[in-house]
Amino acid sequence: MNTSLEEKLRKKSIKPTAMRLLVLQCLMEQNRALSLNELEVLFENADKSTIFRTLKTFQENYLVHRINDGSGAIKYALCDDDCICSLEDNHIHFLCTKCEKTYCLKDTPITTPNLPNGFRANFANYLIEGICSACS
Amino acid sequence: MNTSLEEKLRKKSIKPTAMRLLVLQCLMEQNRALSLNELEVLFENADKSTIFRTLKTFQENYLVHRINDGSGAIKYALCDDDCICSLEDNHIHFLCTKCEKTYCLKDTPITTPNLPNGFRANFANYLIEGICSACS
DNA sequence: AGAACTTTGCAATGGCATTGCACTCCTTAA
DNA sequence: TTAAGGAGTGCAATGCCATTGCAAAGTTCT
Repeated sequence: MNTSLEEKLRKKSIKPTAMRLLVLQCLMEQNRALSLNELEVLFENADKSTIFRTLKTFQENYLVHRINDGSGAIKYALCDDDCICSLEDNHIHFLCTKCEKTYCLKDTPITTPNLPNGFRANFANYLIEGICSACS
Repeated sequence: MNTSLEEKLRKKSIKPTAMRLLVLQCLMEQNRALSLNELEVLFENADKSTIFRTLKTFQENYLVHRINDGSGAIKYALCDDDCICSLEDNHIHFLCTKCEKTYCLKDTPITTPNLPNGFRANFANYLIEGICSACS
């Protein structure tokens, strides 16, 4: 049906199934990071493990990245088109402590600091907690 | 016995008990962030919940801060003396993906970026994963 | 249509944080 | 000195979330 969604999956070598298209569409519409539980609620008739495996597939193919925002549940957000989830692709995430929503701040790049001698960085997760624009 | 440890607790209004002194001593010696499980192993004869509550007490009195390093287990590290765990006290944490140890990089301050309009920061957690100096 | 593979649903399982309850220990007031 | 009350501890659950084994359903290919 929605050719652009299918195309997005195919570009990442993911076979488009009904479930996958729905999850992808949902992630695009929400434009923020969603937890497995949030998706489970949105798709009441789908099983948790199916959604979990869908997200796992997405992640393995660099379609989404996992975000640990300390809320207890891992959240998932869409990657940029050419993302390979390397250090350069890492960006700041913002967790609103009021509405519990997590946003990717892709326009706010992470400045990687100088590390002490002998320390090498492979991955960065910069989380900021506070109040989002909708809640303030 | 160890007056300086007791003093450290009293300064933070924590009544020094045997368990608390042991946990504090351990955190000072290790000089890194420890998980509940790691402490449990070190103090085999102490109960998990006791250590948990010890750490909770420490945290409530700004003696330790909790670190979510994405390893699945929360880790605990000593605060600086005058820490009140505010945004200014936040610092970078480094998780070595080889030895799984987490370090506070207190000498590497977090530069808080400009946030989009309407976003206000209260807390920052900047985690870097990579290889530590001991493992590289 | 049938074989092989993929995806999905259901029902565990496991790890970790957290808590209720009872027991012990310590302090305090009579 | 002793009784009472509070704080600290240990044990045994509980709950939440991620993850997985297995079988059923769907898909693809011949």
